[in-house]
Amino acid sequence: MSEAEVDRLFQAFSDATRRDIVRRVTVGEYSVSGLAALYAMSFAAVQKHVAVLVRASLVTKEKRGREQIVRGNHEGLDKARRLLDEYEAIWRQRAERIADILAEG
Amino acid sequence: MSEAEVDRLFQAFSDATRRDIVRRVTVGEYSVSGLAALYAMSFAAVQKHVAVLVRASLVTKEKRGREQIVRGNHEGLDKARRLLDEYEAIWRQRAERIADILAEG
DNA sequence: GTATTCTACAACCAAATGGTTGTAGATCAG
DNA sequence: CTGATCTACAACCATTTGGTTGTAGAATAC
Repeated sequence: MSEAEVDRLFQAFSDATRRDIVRRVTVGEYSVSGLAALYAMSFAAVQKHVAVLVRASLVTKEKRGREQIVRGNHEGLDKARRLLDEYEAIWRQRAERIADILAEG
Repeated sequence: MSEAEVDRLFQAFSDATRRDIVRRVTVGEYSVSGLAALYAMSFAAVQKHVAVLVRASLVTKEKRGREQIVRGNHEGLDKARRLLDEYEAIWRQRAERIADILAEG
């Protein structure tokens, strides 16, 4: 996973609206306009948030009739999960090591 | 943990230089100029990156003589760890549920 | 057919980002 | 005291971000 990919991932998560979109589309199916109806902002603004999530490989868009269905991207979400798990593990180790050092003194 | 805090956390992690700074200062001690020497950018630029990490509660700065020592902020890092762990858990659940749904069909 | 709905995309705007240089204050070394 | 070092901060710049409105094309409804 390249540094640029990681950049895009964290950047995509750095907005509450986008985090909410990810939560919703990993459970159910939403069209872009279906999502747009949920937030106090324009359709175009939501469209842009979805585009950011697509670029970060967290969601996919699939055309169905005149609608565009947004779904969680399993592969991307799993990559994200593994990345966060890795970070979590590294920091847990470090926290333990620091605790040990403090215990020595 | 407020949405704004989560925003700042992910935003802080969305830059490779900042992720590297966090890695380093959770292990050892670095002055701001010590960090600045590591990257192909100006001292002021690194100063700004450190400021972003301070705002996100991931590192602290402590004055020692004429230097400013940057260290990992245990509390902030632990909050981040727990947050990522939570996300990781949610997504693992969802991945399992999706797998079940696919298995049914 | 016409009207409506859903989407895409451009243009625009204000604010934030990520970088720069330059100036000035503190601290330390000699 | 003088000079070097470390830091802070302001000013500036280009680009990105997060939002807006408006226009136009495709698909559906009637």
